[in-house]
Amino acid sequence: MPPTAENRPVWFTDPQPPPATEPLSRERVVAAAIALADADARGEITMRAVAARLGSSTPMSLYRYVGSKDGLADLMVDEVYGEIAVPPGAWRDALRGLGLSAWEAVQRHPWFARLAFSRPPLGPHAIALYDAALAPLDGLDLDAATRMGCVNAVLGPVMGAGLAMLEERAMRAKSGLATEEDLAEAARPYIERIVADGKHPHFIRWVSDPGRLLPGPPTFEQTLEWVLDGLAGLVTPAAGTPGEGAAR
Amino acid sequence: MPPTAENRPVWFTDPQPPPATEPLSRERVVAAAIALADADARGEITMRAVAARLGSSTPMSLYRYVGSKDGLADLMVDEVYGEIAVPPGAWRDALRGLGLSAWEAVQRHPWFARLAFSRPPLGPHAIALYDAALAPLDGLDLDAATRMGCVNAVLGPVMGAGLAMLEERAMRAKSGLATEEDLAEAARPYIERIVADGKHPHFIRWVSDPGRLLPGPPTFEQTLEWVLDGLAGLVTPAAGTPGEGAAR
DNA sequence: CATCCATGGTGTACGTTGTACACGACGATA
DNA sequence: TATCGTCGTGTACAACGTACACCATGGATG
Repeated sequence: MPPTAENRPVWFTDPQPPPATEPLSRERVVAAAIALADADARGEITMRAVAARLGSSTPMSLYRYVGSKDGLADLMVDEVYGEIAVPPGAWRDALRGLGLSAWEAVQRHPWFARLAFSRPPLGPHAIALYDAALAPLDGLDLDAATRMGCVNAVLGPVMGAGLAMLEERAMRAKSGLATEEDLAEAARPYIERIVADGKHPHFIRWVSDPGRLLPGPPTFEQTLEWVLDGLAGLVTPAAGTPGEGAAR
Repeated sequence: MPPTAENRPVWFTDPQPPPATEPLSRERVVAAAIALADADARGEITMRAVAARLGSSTPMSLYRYVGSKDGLADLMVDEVYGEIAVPPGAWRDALRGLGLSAWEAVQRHPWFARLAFSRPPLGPHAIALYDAALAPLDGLDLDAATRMGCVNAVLGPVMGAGLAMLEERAMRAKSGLATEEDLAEAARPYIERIVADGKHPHFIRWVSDPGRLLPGPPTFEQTLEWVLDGLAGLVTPAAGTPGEGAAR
């Protein structure tokens, strides 16, 4: 006689929380969301997936700690801002270190490039980072807009390179193609039609070159150096006229 | 006696298509989607909204012309690629023109910066544009990866600036804040807490400056010029040693 | 000791999204 | 006149974010 709802003893009806999971917390929710976003090729998460990873049966558990999915994204972004550091030193070394540190963080968390560009950097770690990045510019006789412009000129290429990385990862995952050869094979029908078409000879010359997929130059580090060169012209406007701005 | 389903004459039961809309087409679908994305602060669209704009009562009408929402995005992106032009001339003038033309297109269609970074540029307009951008680099003794790197080095800042523009538009729309003063007012609670905290003096010095919201420098045009300066070092490696790569 | 209430996790449910599928209207063709 | 390809519609479903009511528990309070 199998146990029914009536005769079943409490050991069956009261199965007590299976693995006695440790309690939820804002930190655990954010950490789980970051881990999932890191693992996902497109860097996207789902409240249900985050809840499942934490052993919760319903996404509603999370809302006691984060308010909304957007709020969770704010917290994730600020967490990564906390992984970025500005080394001490003169402005050029400091900003180069900022760029390289941010680039490393973006390589660990490609989704950061997408999310950080979609919200104001007002979290505690973000503000601390901007404070550290503005510090070496403070004695240079630059107005406020220019100081912040210097920082953003360094972070801009970082985010751009991160978005490109995210795109490549997503495309690779969607098509299930691991090697460069597989990827080139998948794009072949498109390419061949263009080659057969005969127009666009310069594009054809590019796709026909087997070395076209090599990383660079210009690498990210080189672009960053160019930006720093340009900023040097702002910081010490010796060559041009002092008040010279951009065209527009 | 009001007309019922049985006795009602055909003038009631057969109300014929109200305004006799012109037939759908792939061009009309793409144009409607672009118009909606231009109007939306976040640059996002909905298949239902596109269908409604075309006078259709169901989103399924569109799927006879576009395959999927992602496919529609591909078409939208390629349409904007068609608005970008490369002027004739030497490589530096050509690439500067490319950057400025792309920047104008991104200002018209901020969503382009987000979508173009999320897919390979394989549409006909995109390929024609890349062909035109590669053309002035073809006689310069650069390998294929470097030639494409030059083009992307120009387009990168364009997309970065576009994403920043998109973010500002979205934030402004979400908070319903029109003027700079309103915006500053909304951010005040955050800011004041930080100021009261006392840490982050350089950040405080920045937020306390009324001129911090002025556009620049560095403006987009100035950043573009820096990139072109950097590219000039690649194209004619007279100053440094020829084989010099990036730091890393 | 009985009661209350704050805290934290659950279950159900709703509106919105993309889109699969079957159907109906209609002009061209056989 | 019968058939068929083209075009648009209506219904339906799964997945998403999240509002709301509910229950379990454990310490504070009478």
